[in-house]
Amino acid sequence: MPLTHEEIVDAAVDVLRRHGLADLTMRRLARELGVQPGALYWHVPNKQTLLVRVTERVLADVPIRRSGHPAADIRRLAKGIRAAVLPIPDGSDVVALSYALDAEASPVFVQLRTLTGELADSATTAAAAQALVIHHVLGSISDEQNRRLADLPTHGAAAAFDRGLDLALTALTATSLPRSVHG
Amino acid sequence: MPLTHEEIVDAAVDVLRRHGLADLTMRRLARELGVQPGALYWHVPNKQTLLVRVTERVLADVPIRRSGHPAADIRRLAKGIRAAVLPIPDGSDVVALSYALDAEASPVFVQLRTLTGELADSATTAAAAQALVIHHVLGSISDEQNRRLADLPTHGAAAAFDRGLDLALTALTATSLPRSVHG
DNA sequence: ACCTGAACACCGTTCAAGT
DNA sequence: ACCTGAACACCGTTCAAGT
Repeated sequence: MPLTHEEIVDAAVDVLRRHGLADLTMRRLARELGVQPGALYWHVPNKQTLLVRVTERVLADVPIRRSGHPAADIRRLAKGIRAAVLPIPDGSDVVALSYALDAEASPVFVQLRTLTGELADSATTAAAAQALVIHHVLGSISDEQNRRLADLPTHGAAAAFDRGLDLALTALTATSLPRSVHG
Repeated sequence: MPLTHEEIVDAAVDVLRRHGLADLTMRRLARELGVQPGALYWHVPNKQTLLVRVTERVLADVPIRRSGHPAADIRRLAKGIRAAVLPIPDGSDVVALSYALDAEASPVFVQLRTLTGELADSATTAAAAQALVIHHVLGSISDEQNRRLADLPTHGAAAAFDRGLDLALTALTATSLPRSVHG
C-alpha cells in the first residue's frame, strides 16, 4: 500500500516526540518509513509545511470549550496548550514557527483571538492581549524546555506560568470592565 | 596577521545583518574571512557559542540608564531592545536562543531583571514579570520579522508593541503599589 | 500514480599534518 | 600558535527514469 500524507505526519510527530527537532529530518523520516527521501516530496511540498501539519496534530487534542467567562476560558486554553506542547522536545519552536507562518494554523489560535476580543475594550487592545498571551505561553514553554535540556531546575515553572498568565489577564480586566457573558 | 575572535564575531554579525540566519554558516563565515572552515574552531568552540557572542554584540548598543522610575526604565529598555534587534533578520531568534542558553548573556537581560524586581511585590511576581516582558519583546519582534518576510502589512506593529508593554506594566503596578524610587 | 536512484549544492565538526 | 587539507557523517530538494 502506498505511503499516505497521514502516515508521514504521524511518523514526524513520533520522531519529534522521541528525539527532538534536530533529528526530525526529511532523510531520517524517509528511513523510518522505509522509503527514499525523494518519495516524501510526492506527498508534502517541503519541510516547513510538514512542520505546520505537525503543529496542527499536536494542538488537535487541546479542548476548546466555552463557559461564558472569557478570562477563565483563556486560562484553560493557555494551560491546555502548555500541557500538549511541554512533553514534546522543541515543541514550542515548532508551534511558534507554525504560528508565524500561519496564525490560523490551529483552531486553538483562532479561539484565543476570539476570547481576548470579548474581554478587551478595543480592537487594538484585543490584538495586543492575544499576542501577549501567545508570546507568554510559547516563551514560557521554550524556557522550561531549554532549562530541562541544560539540567537546570524547573520546580516553580508551573506556578510562574500561572502567575504570568494572571498578570496579563489582570491588566485586561483592569483596563476594561469585563463584558463577559455577552456571547 | 592571525585571525582574531573579534574579527569572527564582526563577520558573523555582518553576514546575519545582510543575509539572515540561514546563511550564517561556519563554512560561509570561513569563506568570507578567507580561511578554511576548521580554522574557526581554533578561536570558537562551536556555532552556538558564536551566536551568543553575536547577541552580546547586537545588544551592546542598547543604552542602560536609570531614572528612578522602574516602569519608565523598563519601557525604554524594551524599546531599546526592539530598535536594536528589529533591523537584523532572524535577530529575535538569535537573541532568544542566547537568552535561553544564558540568561546573563547580556547586561540588558540583567537590568530588566533588576527593574521588574523593584516594581513587583514579591520575588515570584518579579520573575513572572521579567519573563512576561522578555517573551513579549522577543515574540513581537519575531512576529514582525516573519510578517515582513511573508510580505504582510506591519503598519501597526510599533503601536501594538507599546500596547502590549502597557498591559504587562499596568498589571505590575496594579497588583502592587510601586515602591519606585528606593534604589 | 507513486517511488527509486542518483545527483546537486550544501551543512557542523574533527584532527593529523604542516608552518 | 595558528591554519590547511581532508575527511566523517550528515542535510533539503529535484528529477529523470522506472513500475
